[in-house]
Amino acid sequence: MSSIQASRGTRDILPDEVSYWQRVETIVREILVRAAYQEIRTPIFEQTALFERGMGEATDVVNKEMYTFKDRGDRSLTIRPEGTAGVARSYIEHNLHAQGGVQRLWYAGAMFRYERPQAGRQRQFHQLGVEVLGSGDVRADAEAIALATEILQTLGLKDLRLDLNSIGDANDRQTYREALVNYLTPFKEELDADSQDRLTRNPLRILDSKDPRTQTILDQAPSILDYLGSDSQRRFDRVQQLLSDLGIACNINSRLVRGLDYYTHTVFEIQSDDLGAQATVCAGGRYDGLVSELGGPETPAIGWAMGLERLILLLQQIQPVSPSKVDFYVVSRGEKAESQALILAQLLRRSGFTIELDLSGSAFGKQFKRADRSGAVACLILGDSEAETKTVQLKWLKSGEQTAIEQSALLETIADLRTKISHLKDEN
RNA sequence: GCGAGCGUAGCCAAGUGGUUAAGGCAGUGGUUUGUGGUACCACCAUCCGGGGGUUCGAGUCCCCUCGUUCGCCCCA
Repeated sequence: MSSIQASRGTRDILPDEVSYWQRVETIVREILVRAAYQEIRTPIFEQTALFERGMGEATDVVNKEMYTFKDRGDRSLTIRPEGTAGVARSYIEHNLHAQGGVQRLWYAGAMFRYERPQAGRQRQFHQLGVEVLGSGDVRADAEAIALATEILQTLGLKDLRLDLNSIGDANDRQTYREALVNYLTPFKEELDADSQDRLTRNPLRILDSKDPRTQTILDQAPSILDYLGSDSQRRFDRVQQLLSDLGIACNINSRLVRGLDYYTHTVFEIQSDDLGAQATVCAGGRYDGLVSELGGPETPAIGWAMGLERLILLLQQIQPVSPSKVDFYVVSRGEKAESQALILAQLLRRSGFTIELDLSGSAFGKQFKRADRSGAVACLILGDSEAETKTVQLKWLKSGEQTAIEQSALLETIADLRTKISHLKDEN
């Protein structure tokens, strides 16, 4: 094949699939608006330093997955690999903190990571995220998590697991880190190769190793939850209590750690068993240190991101596509009739009907075939004789029943039939 | 970045060295040039992701490459 194809790890979302995306977008917008979240749109590319500082220079995303390039002014830019850093940057740059109170923001858009494509993982993918900036209240944690579960539940997704953990503050993590390293060092030779390497580099990440032998060793390892300071512990207890009050079931997973450096205290992940290896649909947590790290004021914050491709993968497993239906399919033949049909179509569209005008110019028989396939409820037919008498034939496709209507009276006659149309539409 | 599998028309798919590349769905045309959904008929891959090689002969074997799938790493 010599023609150009979509780049590796990117793909087209064709009309059949777009209806899923639209459904998600509609539901998301409704739920977030009701919770007083405001949409924010930040640039697709940012200065490379933003992501390096925000996500942590030691993370894999920063080290090997970013699309980084120099522009003509020799600036190092990076196409965003995630959304939080850009939102935090914007929050600082526009002094949104000076507006007082809590900023509840959401975004949705394409993110880019140079990774090996796999089911549920692409180089260009889409995330929906929320960021609550300026509140350290545990209710912010609970509210954010509740919104995520609300969205997933409203979309009809079942069998999702919410894992919750606290990774404490920096001090808690430091003491825990030492304890973990002390415990693991004697077992060093028995750990998988990656974990051995992480023992010095990033020991906390050993906790979510998938290697069974490493997991066995970890069974007896100290738990981060035993190393939380009293403040951290109180926070964690409160979050659990609030979630329980909201009727949200969660599973405490003391081995849950997140990949990006900015997380503190609450971390969580929502997973599905129906996605293969890339099981995480939504993940997030508190990041009280990020805004100050990026040069802003001390700002407590919590947020999460959802992978929309993964979400839609799940949606497709439970629901068939609902093709958008046409109210009237307009069939016409003959120069005069065809131009009248065009005018009538526009007239009807203005009063809110969905109209598909047949443009093929082929025989009536062919046009009716297409009318069927369009899923239209009824046909409007204009031929030479209709053009002469300024009438139009209205034919209900299911019953075959057909009547003639004056073109001038079409709008009011059809308006009366609105309920019949919506009824027939629902039937299919 | 590492390991393994796969790649035949818009979609699904047979084919396992012998040459005209099954079949189904979809599509197009017709039976029916002013009336569809059913039925019947016809058409619809000079070509098997791309390139190179082995062979008298390759979709079928080998190599490279691209893409994809599953897993690792990582992550949403």
